[in-house]
Amino acid sequence: MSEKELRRSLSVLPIGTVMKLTDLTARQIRYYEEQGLVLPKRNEGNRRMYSLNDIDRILEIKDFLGEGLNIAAIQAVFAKREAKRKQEQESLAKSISDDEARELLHKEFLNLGGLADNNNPFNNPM
Amino acid sequence: MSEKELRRSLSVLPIGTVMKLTDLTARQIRYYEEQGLVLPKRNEGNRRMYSLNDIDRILEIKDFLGEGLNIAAIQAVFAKREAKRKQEQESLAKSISDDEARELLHKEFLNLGGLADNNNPFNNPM
DNA sequence: GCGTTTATGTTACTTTTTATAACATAAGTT
DNA sequence: AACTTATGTTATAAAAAGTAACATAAACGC
Repeated sequence: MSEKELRRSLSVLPIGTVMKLTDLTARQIRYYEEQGLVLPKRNEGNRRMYSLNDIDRILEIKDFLGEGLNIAAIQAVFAKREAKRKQEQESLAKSISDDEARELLHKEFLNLGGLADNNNPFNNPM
Repeated sequence: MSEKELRRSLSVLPIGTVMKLTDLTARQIRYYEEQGLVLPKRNEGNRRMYSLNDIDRILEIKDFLGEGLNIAAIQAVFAKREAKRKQEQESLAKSISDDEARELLHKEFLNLGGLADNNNPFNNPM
Protein backbone atom coordinates (compact mmCIF):
# COMPACT_ATOMS: atom_id res chain seq x y z
CA MET A 1 0.00 0.00 0.00
CA SER A 2 1.35 3.43 -0.91
CA GLU A 3 2.05 6.05 1.72
CA LYS A 4 -0.93 8.06 0.53
CA GLU A 5 -3.28 5.10 0.59
CA LEU A 6 -2.09 4.26 4.07
CA ARG A 7 -2.75 7.74 5.33
CA ARG A 8 -6.18 7.80 3.77
CA SER A 9 -7.06 4.54 5.45
CA LEU A 10 -5.95 5.46 8.95
CA SER A 11 -8.85 5.51 11.38
CA VAL A 12 -8.24 8.73 13.25
CA LEU A 13 -11.44 10.78 13.23
CA PRO A 14 -14.17 10.60 15.88
CA ILE A 15 -17.80 10.79 14.85
CA GLY A 16 -18.06 14.41 15.96
CA THR A 17 -15.51 15.41 13.34
CA VAL A 18 -17.29 13.34 10.72
CA MET A 19 -20.53 15.12 11.57
CA LYS A 20 -18.91 18.47 10.84
CA LEU A 21 -17.10 17.39 7.70
CA THR A 22 -20.21 15.82 6.22
CA ASP A 23 -22.94 17.91 7.79
CA LEU A 24 -24.80 14.80 8.87
CA THR A 25 -26.14 13.82 12.28
CA ALA A 26 -24.60 11.03 14.34
CA ARG A 27 -27.87 9.17 13.91
CA GLN A 28 -27.51 9.24 10.14
CA ILE A 29 -23.88 8.18 10.15
CA ARG A 30 -24.59 5.28 12.49
CA TYR A 31 -27.58 4.24 10.44
CA TYR A 32 -25.47 4.00 7.28
CA GLU A 33 -23.13 1.78 9.20
CA GLU A 34 -26.04 -0.35 10.42
CA GLN A 35 -26.93 -0.81 6.77
CA GLY A 36 -23.42 -1.95 5.96
CA LEU A 37 -22.50 1.09 3.90
CA VAL A 38 -19.54 2.21 6.03
CA LEU A 39 -17.42 0.13 8.34
CA PRO A 40 -15.48 2.38 10.71
CA LYS A 41 -12.96 0.85 13.06
CA ARG A 42 -13.46 1.05 16.81
CA ASN A 43 -10.90 2.16 19.35
CA GLU A 44 -10.19 0.34 22.61
CA GLY A 45 -13.07 2.16 24.26
CA ASN A 46 -15.53 1.14 21.53
CA ARG A 47 -15.73 4.59 19.96
CA ARG A 48 -16.04 4.67 16.16
CA MET A 49 -12.95 6.00 14.43
CA TYR A 50 -13.17 7.04 10.80
CA SER A 51 -10.61 7.34 8.01
CA LEU A 52 -10.51 9.81 5.13
CA ASN A 53 -11.72 7.00 2.91
CA ASP A 54 -14.69 6.55 5.22
CA ILE A 55 -15.44 10.25 4.85
CA ASP A 56 -15.40 9.95 1.07
CA ARG A 57 -17.76 7.04 1.27
CA ILE A 58 -20.15 8.83 3.59
CA LEU A 59 -20.20 11.88 1.34
CA GLU A 60 -20.98 9.60 -1.58
CA ILE A 61 -23.84 8.05 0.36
CA LYS A 62 -25.14 11.52 1.11
CA ASP A 63 -24.97 12.44 -2.57
CA PHE A 64 -26.73 9.27 -3.65
CA LEU A 65 -29.49 9.78 -1.12
CA GLY A 66 -29.82 13.35 -2.29
CA GLU A 67 -30.30 12.07 -5.80
CA GLY A 68 -33.16 9.87 -4.69
CA LEU A 69 -31.43 6.51 -4.38
CA ASN A 70 -32.43 4.48 -1.36
CA ILE A 71 -30.12 2.52 0.90
CA ALA A 72 -30.63 -0.74 -1.01
CA ALA A 73 -29.69 0.90 -4.30
CA ILE A 74 -26.58 2.36 -2.75
CA GLN A 75 -25.66 -1.03 -1.36
CA ALA A 76 -25.99 -2.36 -4.92
CA VAL A 77 -23.75 0.38 -6.30
CA PHE A 78 -21.08 -0.40 -3.76
CA ALA A 79 -21.42 -4.14 -4.24
CA LYS A 80 -21.01 -3.77 -7.98
CA ARG A 81 -18.00 -1.56 -7.55
CA GLU A 82 -16.44 -4.03 -5.15
CA ALA A 83 -17.02 -6.92 -7.53
CA LYS A 84 -15.39 -4.92 -10.29
CA ARG A 85 -12.46 -4.11 -8.03
CA LYS A 86 -12.04 -7.73 -7.12
CA GLN A 87 -12.18 -8.81 -10.74
CA GLU A 88 -9.55 -6.29 -11.74
CA GLN A 89 -7.46 -7.57 -8.89
CA GLU A 90 -7.77 -11.12 -10.19
CA SER A 91 -6.91 -10.04 -13.70
CA LEU A 92 -3.81 -8.42 -12.40
CA ALA A 93 -2.94 -11.49 -10.40
CA LYS A 94 -3.20 -13.63 -13.52
CA SER A 95 -0.83 -11.21 -15.19
CA ILE A 96 -2.85 -10.77 -18.32
CA SER A 97 -1.24 -8.95 -21.18
CA ASP A 98 -1.41 -5.20 -21.46
CA ASP A 99 -3.66 -5.46 -24.49
CA GLU A 100 -6.14 -7.65 -22.72
CA ALA A 101 -6.09 -5.35 -19.73
CA ARG A 102 -6.74 -2.33 -21.90
CA GLU A 103 -9.70 -4.03 -23.51
CA LEU A 104 -11.08 -5.04 -20.14
CA LEU A 105 -10.82 -1.53 -18.82
CA HIS A 106 -12.56 -0.24 -21.93
CA LYS A 107 -15.50 -2.59 -21.40
CA GLU A 108 -15.73 -1.56 -17.79
CA PHE A 109 -15.67 2.05 -18.80
CA LEU A 110 -18.61 1.54 -21.17
CA ASN A 111 -20.56 -0.09 -18.35
CA LEU A 112 -19.67 2.59 -15.79
CA GLY A 113 -22.53 4.00 -13.75
CA GLY A 114 -24.85 1.14 -14.62
CA LEU A 115 -27.17 0.57 -11.68
CA ALA A 116 -28.72 -2.76 -10.89
CA ASP A 117 -32.50 -2.56 -10.78
CA ASN A 118 -33.54 -5.47 -8.70
CA ASN A 119 -37.21 -4.91 -9.39
CA ASN A 120 -36.73 -5.35 -13.11
CA PRO A 121 -36.50 -9.08 -13.92
CA PHE A 122 -35.07 -8.26 -17.34
CA ASN A 123 -32.15 -6.37 -15.92
CA ASN A 124 -29.60 -9.12 -15.67
CA PRO A 125 -26.36 -7.70 -16.98
CA MET A 126 -24.23 -10.67 -18.05
CA MET B 1 -4.50 28.52 0.40
CA SER B 2 -4.24 25.41 -1.76
CA GLU B 3 -6.58 22.51 -1.29
CA LYS B 4 -3.77 20.47 0.19
CA GLU B 5 -2.72 23.18 2.64
CA LEU B 6 -6.31 23.59 3.69
CA ARG B 7 -6.73 19.92 4.42
CA ARG B 8 -3.50 19.82 6.36
CA SER B 9 -4.63 22.71 8.51
CA LEU B 10 -8.07 21.37 9.37
CA SER B 11 -8.43 20.72 13.09
CA VAL B 12 -10.07 17.32 13.11
CA LEU B 13 -8.08 15.06 15.42
CA PRO B 14 -8.75 14.59 19.13
CA ILE B 15 -5.84 14.27 21.52
CA GLY B 16 -6.34 10.53 21.81
CA THR B 17 -5.54 10.13 18.13
CA VAL B 18 -2.53 12.41 18.46
CA MET B 19 -1.27 10.26 21.32
CA LYS B 20 -1.33 7.20 19.09
CA LEU B 21 0.16 8.89 16.05
CA THR B 22 3.02 10.42 18.03
CA ASP B 23 3.42 7.87 20.78
CA LEU B 24 3.35 10.61 23.40
CA THR B 25 1.22 10.95 26.52
CA ALA B 26 -1.55 13.54 26.82
CA ARG B 27 0.52 15.15 29.54
CA GLN B 28 3.42 15.67 27.17
CA ILE B 29 1.28 17.01 24.35
CA ARG B 30 -0.47 19.48 26.65
CA TYR B 31 2.83 20.55 28.16
CA TYR B 32 4.23 21.42 24.74
CA GLU B 33 1.14 23.52 24.18
CA GLU B 34 1.62 25.19 27.57
CA GLN B 35 5.10 26.13 26.39
CA GLY B 36 3.67 27.65 23.21
CA LEU B 37 5.09 25.03 20.88
CA VAL B 38 1.77 23.88 19.44
CA LEU B 39 -1.51 25.75 19.27
CA PRO B 40 -4.35 23.34 18.62
CA LYS B 41 -7.83 24.72 18.06
CA ARG B 42 -10.59 23.96 20.54
CA ASN B 43 -14.03 22.70 19.65
CA GLU B 44 -17.28 24.08 21.12
CA GLY B 45 -16.87 21.83 24.14
CA ASN B 46 -13.32 23.02 24.80
CA ARG B 47 -11.66 19.81 23.58
CA ARG B 48 -8.36 20.25 21.74
CA MET B 49 -8.60 19.45 18.05
CA TYR B 50 -5.38 18.94 16.08
CA SER B 51 -4.52 19.28 12.41
CA LEU B 52 -2.00 17.28 10.37
CA ASN B 53 0.28 20.28 10.57
CA ASP B 54 0.00 20.12 14.35
CA ILE B 55 1.02 16.47 14.19
CA ASP B 56 4.09 17.31 12.13
CA ARG B 57 5.02 19.95 14.62
CA ILE B 58 4.61 17.66 17.59
CA LEU B 59 6.70 14.98 15.94
CA GLU B 60 9.36 17.59 15.32
CA ILE B 61 9.28 18.60 18.97
CA LYS B 62 9.64 14.97 19.92
CA ASP B 63 12.65 14.63 17.62
CA PHE B 64 14.29 17.76 18.96
CA LEU B 65 13.80 16.64 22.54
CA GLY B 66 15.22 13.26 21.61
CA GLU B 67 18.27 15.01 20.28
CA GLY B 68 18.84 16.78 23.57
CA LEU B 69 17.34 20.19 22.83
CA ASN B 70 15.28 21.65 25.62
CA ILE B 71 11.97 23.45 25.29
CA ALA B 72 13.56 26.89 25.15
CA ALA B 73 15.87 25.84 22.32
CA ILE B 74 12.95 24.43 20.39
CA GLN B 75 11.04 27.64 20.91
CA ALA B 76 14.03 29.45 19.44
CA VAL B 77 14.12 27.16 16.42
CA PHE B 78 10.47 27.77 15.73
CA ALA B 79 10.75 31.48 16.31
CA LYS B 80 13.64 31.72 13.88
CA ARG B 81 11.74 29.73 11.29
CA GLU B 82 8.70 31.91 11.72
CA ALA B 83 10.77 35.09 11.33
CA LYS B 84 12.27 33.65 8.16
CA ARG B 85 8.83 32.78 6.86
CA LYS B 86 7.56 36.23 7.57
CA GLN B 87 10.54 37.82 5.87
CA GLU B 88 10.06 35.71 2.77
CA GLN B 89 6.45 36.71 2.82
CA GLU B 90 7.41 40.36 2.87
CA SER B 91 9.92 39.92 0.08
CA LEU B 92 7.21 38.36 -2.00
CA ALA B 93 4.87 41.19 -1.16
CA LYS B 94 7.39 43.71 -2.32
CA SER B 95 7.59 41.81 -5.58
CA ILE B 96 11.34 41.62 -5.70
CA SER B 97 12.93 40.37 -8.87
CA ASP B 98 13.57 36.70 -9.44
CA ASP B 99 17.28 37.24 -9.22
CA GLU B 100 17.04 38.94 -5.87
CA ALA B 101 14.77 36.18 -4.58
CA ARG B 102 17.22 33.52 -5.73
CA GLU B 103 20.03 35.24 -3.90
CA LEU B 104 17.93 35.60 -0.76
CA LEU B 105 17.04 31.93 -0.77
CA HIS B 106 20.69 31.06 -1.20
CA LYS B 107 21.67 33.09 1.83
CA GLU B 108 18.94 31.46 3.86
CA PHE B 109 20.11 28.07 2.74
CA LEU B 110 23.62 28.80 3.96
CA ASN B 111 22.21 29.80 7.32
CA LEU B 112 19.90 26.79 7.64
CA GLY B 113 19.94 24.91 10.92
CA GLY B 114 21.69 27.68 12.82
CA LEU B 115 20.55 27.58 16.44
CA ALA B 116 20.49 30.64 18.62
CA ASP B 117 22.56 30.18 21.77
CA ASN B 118 21.02 32.49 24.29
CA ASN B 119 23.75 31.89 26.83
CA ASN B 120 26.40 33.26 24.54
CA PRO B 121 26.30 37.05 24.69
CA PHE B 122 28.35 37.19 21.49
CA ASN B 123 25.87 35.21 19.52
CA ASN B 124 23.78 37.98 18.08
CA PRO B 125 23.12 37.10 14.45
CA MET B 126 22.30 40.39 12.73
C1' DG C 1 -56.98 5.07 1.09
C1' DC C 2 -54.44 2.53 4.37
C1' DG C 3 -51.05 -0.35 6.32
C1' DT C 4 -45.89 -0.87 5.82
C1' DT C 5 -41.34 0.50 5.19
C1' DT C 6 -37.66 3.80 5.30
C1' DA C 7 -34.69 7.26 6.99
C1' DT C 8 -34.22 10.11 10.68
C1' DG C 9 -35.44 12.52 15.20
C1' DT C 10 -35.60 12.29 20.14
C1' DT C 11 -34.86 10.74 24.71
C1' DA C 12 -32.79 8.13 28.48
C1' DC C 13 -28.99 6.11 30.43
C1' DT C 14 -24.02 4.41 30.56
C1' DT C 15 -19.23 4.47 29.45
C1' DT C 16 -15.25 6.73 27.63
C1' DT C 17 -12.58 10.66 26.72
C1' DT C 18 -10.79 14.95 27.77
C1' DA C 19 -9.99 19.13 30.65
C1' DT C 20 -7.96 21.34 34.64
C1' DA C 21 -5.24 21.54 38.58
C1' DA C 22 -2.39 20.12 42.11
C1' DC C 23 1.20 17.41 43.93
C1' DA C 24 5.26 14.18 43.01
C1' DT C 25 9.75 13.16 41.07
C1' DA C 26 13.94 11.74 38.49
C1' DA C 27 17.52 13.76 36.05
C1' DG C 28 20.02 17.66 34.83
C1' DT C 29 21.79 22.34 36.05
C1' DT C 30 23.76 25.92 38.90
C1' DA D 1 22.48 21.00 48.02
C1' DA D 2 18.93 23.75 46.01
C1' DC D 3 16.57 24.61 41.65
C1' DT D 4 14.69 23.66 37.22
C1' DT D 5 12.73 20.80 33.73
C1' DA D 6 9.93 17.46 31.67
C1' DT D 7 6.85 14.18 32.85
C1' DG D 8 3.99 11.03 35.95
C1' DT D 9 -0.03 10.52 38.88
C1' DT D 10 -4.34 11.44 40.97
C1' DA D 11 -8.78 13.69 41.71
C1' DT D 12 -12.71 15.80 39.88
C1' DA D 13 -15.82 17.74 36.38
C1' DA D 14 -17.65 18.13 31.85
C1' DA D 15 -18.14 16.70 27.12
C1' DA D 16 -18.56 13.18 23.65
C1' DA D 17 -20.09 8.99 22.21
C1' DG D 18 -22.32 4.33 22.75
C1' DT D 19 -26.74 1.58 22.84
C1' DA D 20 -31.53 1.04 22.76
C1' DA D 21 -36.13 2.14 22.50
C1' DC D 22 -39.91 4.82 20.96
C1' DA D 23 -41.70 8.43 17.54
C1' DT D 24 -42.75 10.03 12.87
C1' DA D 25 -43.12 12.06 8.23
C1' DA D 26 -42.76 10.75 3.68
C1' DA D 27 -42.65 7.30 0.30
C1' DC D 28 -44.29 2.78 -1.19
C1' DG D 29 -47.29 -1.17 -2.20
C1' DC D 30 -51.53 -3.00 -2.69
